[in-house]
Amino acid sequence: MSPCQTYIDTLRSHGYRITPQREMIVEAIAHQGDHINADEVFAIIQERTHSVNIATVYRTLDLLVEQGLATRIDLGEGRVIYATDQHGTHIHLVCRQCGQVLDADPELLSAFNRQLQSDYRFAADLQHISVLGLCSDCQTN
Amino acid sequence: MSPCQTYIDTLRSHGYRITPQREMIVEAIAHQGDHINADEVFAIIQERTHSVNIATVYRTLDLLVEQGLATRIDLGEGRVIYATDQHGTHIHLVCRQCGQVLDADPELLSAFNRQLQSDYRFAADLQHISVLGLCSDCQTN
DNA sequence: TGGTTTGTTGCGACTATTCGCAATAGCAAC
DNA sequence: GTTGCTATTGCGAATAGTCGCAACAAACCA
Repeated sequence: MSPCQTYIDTLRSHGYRITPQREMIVEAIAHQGDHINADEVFAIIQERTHSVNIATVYRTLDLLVEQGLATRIDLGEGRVIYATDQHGTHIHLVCRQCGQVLDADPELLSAFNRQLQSDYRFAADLQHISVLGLCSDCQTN
Repeated sequence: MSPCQTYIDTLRSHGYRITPQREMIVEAIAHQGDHINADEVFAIIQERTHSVNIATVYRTLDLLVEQGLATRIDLGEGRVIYATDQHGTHIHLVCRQCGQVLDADPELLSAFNRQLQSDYRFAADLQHISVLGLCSDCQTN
């Protein structure tokens, strides 16, 4: 079964209605192997039809995140991207200079995560974490 | 010397012109011990005069950050706050449910920071970090 | 297949923030 | 104190994203 179909079925089984708009949005985000932002999803769909509103794209992406089928990653500086749950968890290192996004091993934060829970009783959602800084290229320049 | 005056002098010595608008914005952010957002700065100034534009507030806050006199903290979900450099560094734990912001010891991330530099050659700017999750109250509810 | 319910959509309005541009006003030199 | 240069401002327009609401259409039932 294609991943799209799994998402659609999950939505349906949770009582959500399956509309052509939702199908196209799910398809766009699932076929995109990597991260994607709302505008890119909208652009992909526009190639096929103009009958989907940008507000619907935002609403559907929110729904997918809410249902745990996708992740919203806030890169800071107003940049927000989405990825399906197929896309493994990792830390996003965002270069403040060139905008490049590096992926780092999420294991690096497991000790930090445990301490937040024990010292502050805070359950950190580290799927959503992104770290601003300078990449190696921009450090040398 | 008051902290405001230090900021003003630093700006002047870097060749920036000192306008009444800038003085009022610096005063607002410096007298506010804690974090503050652009709207709150604007509101404080509006109590005194209506002759400062919100665009100027944003521009001046950006300038202060650029000059290293203040920090912009992106809490995610569109929430951005500012603090002067007097406000010590710490990690911001943002509750996804109730919106509360807890401050955590920045030391918790020093090992992580070293590893980012050695493994990925990435110079993380941990002054800007904020972590989304659930506070203890919202976990029990 | 047709009717009913109500979740979803598109639209237009609204938010916060940014941007271009002409007018204004710091500040240095005289 | 005047003058001139140009950084800074206010304004209005543009941007991305959100929201309320009336119209529409999935999904279920007969």
